[in-house]
Amino acid sequence: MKFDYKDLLENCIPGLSIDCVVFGYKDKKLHVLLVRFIDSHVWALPGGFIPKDQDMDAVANQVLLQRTGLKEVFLQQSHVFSSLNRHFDINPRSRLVMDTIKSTWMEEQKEELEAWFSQRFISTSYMALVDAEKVHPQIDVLSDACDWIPLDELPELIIDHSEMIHQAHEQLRMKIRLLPIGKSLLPERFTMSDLQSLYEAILDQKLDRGNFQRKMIRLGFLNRQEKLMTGAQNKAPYLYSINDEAYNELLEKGFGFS
Amino acid sequence: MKFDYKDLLENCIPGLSIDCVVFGYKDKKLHVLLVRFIDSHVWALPGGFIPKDQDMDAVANQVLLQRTGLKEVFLQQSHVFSSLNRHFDINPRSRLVMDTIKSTWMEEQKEELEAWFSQRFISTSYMALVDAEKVHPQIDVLSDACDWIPLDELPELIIDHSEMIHQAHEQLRMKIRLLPIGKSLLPERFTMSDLQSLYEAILDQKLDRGNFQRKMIRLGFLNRQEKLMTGAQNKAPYLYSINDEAYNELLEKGFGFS
DNA sequence: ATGTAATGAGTCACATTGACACAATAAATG
DNA sequence: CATTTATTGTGTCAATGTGACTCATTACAT
Repeated sequence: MKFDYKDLLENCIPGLSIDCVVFGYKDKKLHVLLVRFIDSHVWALPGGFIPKDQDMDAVANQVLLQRTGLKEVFLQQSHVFSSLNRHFDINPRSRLVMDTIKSTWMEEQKEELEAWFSQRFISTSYMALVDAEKVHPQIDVLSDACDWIPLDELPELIIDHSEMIHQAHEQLRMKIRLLPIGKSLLPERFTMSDLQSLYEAILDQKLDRGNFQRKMIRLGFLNRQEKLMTGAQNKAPYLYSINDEAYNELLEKGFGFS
Repeated sequence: MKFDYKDLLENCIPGLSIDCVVFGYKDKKLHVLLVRFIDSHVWALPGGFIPKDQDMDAVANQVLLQRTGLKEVFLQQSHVFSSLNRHFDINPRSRLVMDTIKSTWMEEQKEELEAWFSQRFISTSYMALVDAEKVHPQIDVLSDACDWIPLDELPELIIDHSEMIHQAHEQLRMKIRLLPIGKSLLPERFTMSDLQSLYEAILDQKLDRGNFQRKMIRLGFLNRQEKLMTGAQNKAPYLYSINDEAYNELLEKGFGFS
């Protein structure tokens, strides 16, 4: 199928893009939202180009909205990737993707688009934390899949996208030691072991159950709710929700987690 | 005076720049390296444009080398600023700077340069930490001053450069709580109260002398050297230097400072 | 009624922290 | 040379936080 790339050619800044590392928490594991290009079946981070009349945060928010349907989530800039080999001609995998994209070009825009896509792309990665349950991943015209992939089962990705993911994960790991980042990754109400599993998934280390509980309770940003009856043959855990006021206060002053 | 902007027009990416927030430590205060434009006398961060054949880290390193003479210092990406009003026509101050720049244009490049400079610039800020004693600030053709300015005496800066500084300072404050960042800001040998004053300058809070000393010693990255005889009427303090091996180990695993 | 599995809470030794106190010492003073 | 002054190195102590445990509780299965 052919598309009209008029908007891209006229209104977007050439050589610049953003990519979103969207973290979600599912099945006791950290996941990343990835898209798969049609035909080539190569996986990549969801991304976008920068219209001349938008700032990059707005673009990132829009990409996130398109792919997840979510607004107003934790989303922040992570890192700019500008290495000289950031272009589609770098290896067979990205050339495959390029072929896919080329197949959608109309004859009369071919030359311009060729110029547009052949240069190095400087891309800013964004890190987002979302509640995986609330997301219904959306494909688009260039992708035939958009799915949550566990961090430890990442496929080969295009260009430096796996580096982007690792960098964002590292950043998340640093941040969670000073701030209770967890909020945006969890549903409204969750159990203490949900919270602990999340921390373990992010930090990639086991934590002591009792001590974790004590520490989180003492930080004072949790409201204890009713118990959760799962039907399992064990004591029912309490559900907790986040006391936004206390949570935001902690966000401001930090606390130190180790 | 007129300059040939051929290199800029042909080899640099339009609409992209970097700016360096160079922190130095002097007279018990954190300082930032600023440049002052000729004629307009408006202050700004030292910055540069991105040649098509260089990545941004290389450019930042080069700007730092030009302005300070230093290589291989602590230098890392801080944040991308892409707001829609990042152009020279935003206020009287930046228009003044633009006039200065325009006065150096040759007639035959005027049109092209006009296009180049009239668009929004997306700029990535870099944070550098250097030993202020080792730096001999360098002016260039567009600047008639390049000086260390204390963080609490910043002049009005161009566009959003003061926001860049505050953002980098905040980032530094977070980092120093997990990592012994101090190294690159201090000379080879320093006293404990030098180190403490540096931390106090960065964190903007008083720390207890005895506890600070104990904590730093226990972290184990300091080598105690001979005493420093200042000639002052007090007990001579020991000099310390950094044990690079232990220091780098700490950098990798972090430690938590509060 | 009894067993099972996971949870909430408690204990205890130990390390770290914050707020002090106090002795040591390089130079100035008389 | 004894004394004073300013600053430094080290020590103490109570309060708090941490890691590694134990133990009673409880929702459900048998």
